[in-house]
Amino acid sequence: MLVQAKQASTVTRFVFPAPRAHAPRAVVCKQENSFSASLELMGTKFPYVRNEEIYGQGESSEYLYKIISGSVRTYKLLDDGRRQIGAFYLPGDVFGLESGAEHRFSAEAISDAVVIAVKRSTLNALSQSDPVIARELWQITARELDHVHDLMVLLGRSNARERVAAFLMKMAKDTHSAVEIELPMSRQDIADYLGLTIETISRTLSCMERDAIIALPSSRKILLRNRVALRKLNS
Amino acid sequence: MLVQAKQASTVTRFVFPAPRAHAPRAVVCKQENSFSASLELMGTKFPYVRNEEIYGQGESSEYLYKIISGSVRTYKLLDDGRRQIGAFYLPGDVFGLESGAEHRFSAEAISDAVVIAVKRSTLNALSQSDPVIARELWQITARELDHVHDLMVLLGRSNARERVAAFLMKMAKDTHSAVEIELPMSRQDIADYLGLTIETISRTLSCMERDAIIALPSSRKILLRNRVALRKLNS
DNA sequence: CGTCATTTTGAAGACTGTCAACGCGCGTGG
DNA sequence: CCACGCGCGTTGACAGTCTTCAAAATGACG
Repeated sequence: MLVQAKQASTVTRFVFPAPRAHAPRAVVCKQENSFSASLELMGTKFPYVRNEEIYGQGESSEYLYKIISGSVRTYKLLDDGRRQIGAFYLPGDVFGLESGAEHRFSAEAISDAVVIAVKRSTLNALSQSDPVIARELWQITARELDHVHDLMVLLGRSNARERVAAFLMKMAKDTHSAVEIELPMSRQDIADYLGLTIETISRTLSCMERDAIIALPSSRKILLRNRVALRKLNS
Repeated sequence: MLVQAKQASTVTRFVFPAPRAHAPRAVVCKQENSFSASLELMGTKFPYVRNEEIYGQGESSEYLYKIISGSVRTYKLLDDGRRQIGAFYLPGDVFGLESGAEHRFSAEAISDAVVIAVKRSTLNALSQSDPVIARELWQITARELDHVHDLMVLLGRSNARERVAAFLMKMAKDTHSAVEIELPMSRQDIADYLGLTIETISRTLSCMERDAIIALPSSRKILLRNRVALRKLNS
């Protein structure tokens, strides 16, 4: 089924996306509080190329990650190749915080990305003495839970149109853009996130364009033209 | 296929390891640690009748709950009546811990139930000074996250048979029963949990009974007759 | 024993998946 | 410079799974 397009054939592993990495996009990061900021001081920067694995399902979870640039997907693979993406992470987001000793999801760079990795042992030690740190760690997990709860309703009780609409609204919010969304991920990623197929994603987007709800100037760029209609698809 | 057929022919109907069925198995409750135990001392017991609301979507989340007896469902309602159940909670389980100030789910008693309610303000205060409490609160949230992650894969990437199989395996584990499962919830609850309809639930169960994977002595009681086949439906 | 809720079963239909073909953009190399 | 291949996305036709609508069976309870 899902052919895993592991084009890790891009042999340029570990190449720094140097020139464009910190482009002055003046992006307002979502979770910018003192804790999130201090993570950057505690950790080490690591660059990843497109589709490179950051950690794998089953590996011990030693680090907490914060994205500096690029984007990341976490996912779970079923043994027959089916894939469910748990979340997309954008610059400023924190990921990799799981309860157990092992990762229950894998994480990959969607595009070339730079992340800061902080040792969990360090954080655990800090949280022992500092309730603020402990609370922050908890809050990150709790926000994650909120997100998955929303996705759950989507996957369990929504049709294709509603799922895509919800995805677009969320992306607009996450990228702080009013009308123009730049998608870092492929149609396959969106499909595996929304529990659909690429064909359904493509068809639904085309249909929304015909209905003048969105515009598709290119496959990775989407313009929201009728937010009211989009919101009406959410509940 | 082969396995199912073979087992079917060797099965003696309804024979199960009688001597140890309800033997004093020293039932170990799931979350029975000192923290969970101390919750009972901090809180107050409340009884709820079947289908009574414990809290509602949007209400401020003032309490953390632990189930003494009975069972509870949490769910989200869409405005057109569609319902997604987030989780079922059994005796010993803790629920109601959400990150924000407001509940994003509603909670109801499935059957008559007794729960202990602990003020969140109390817990928050305690966790400020006691890192162990803080960690426990975090762990409860993290376990919740793990569960929802599993459900997410189910809802996004599994067919009806796989969903029902996963549900049965989970219920068997949660109720600490090897072969006989007593369901506290209705078909409608199961359907709204698995993102299906009652008809599909019923049909799938009937089909599994025909395949000698389970037996249905009554609608609320299910016997697991072929765990291998069930497990094969999980991935 | 009758009533009501719940569950099961059946038949038809809708939505999404599957399979296949085509288009598009882009880098490579003749 | 342009043909070609490749990855990705789009579109179409058809099939399959699950839902919907309807009705019969089962079971709990007065």
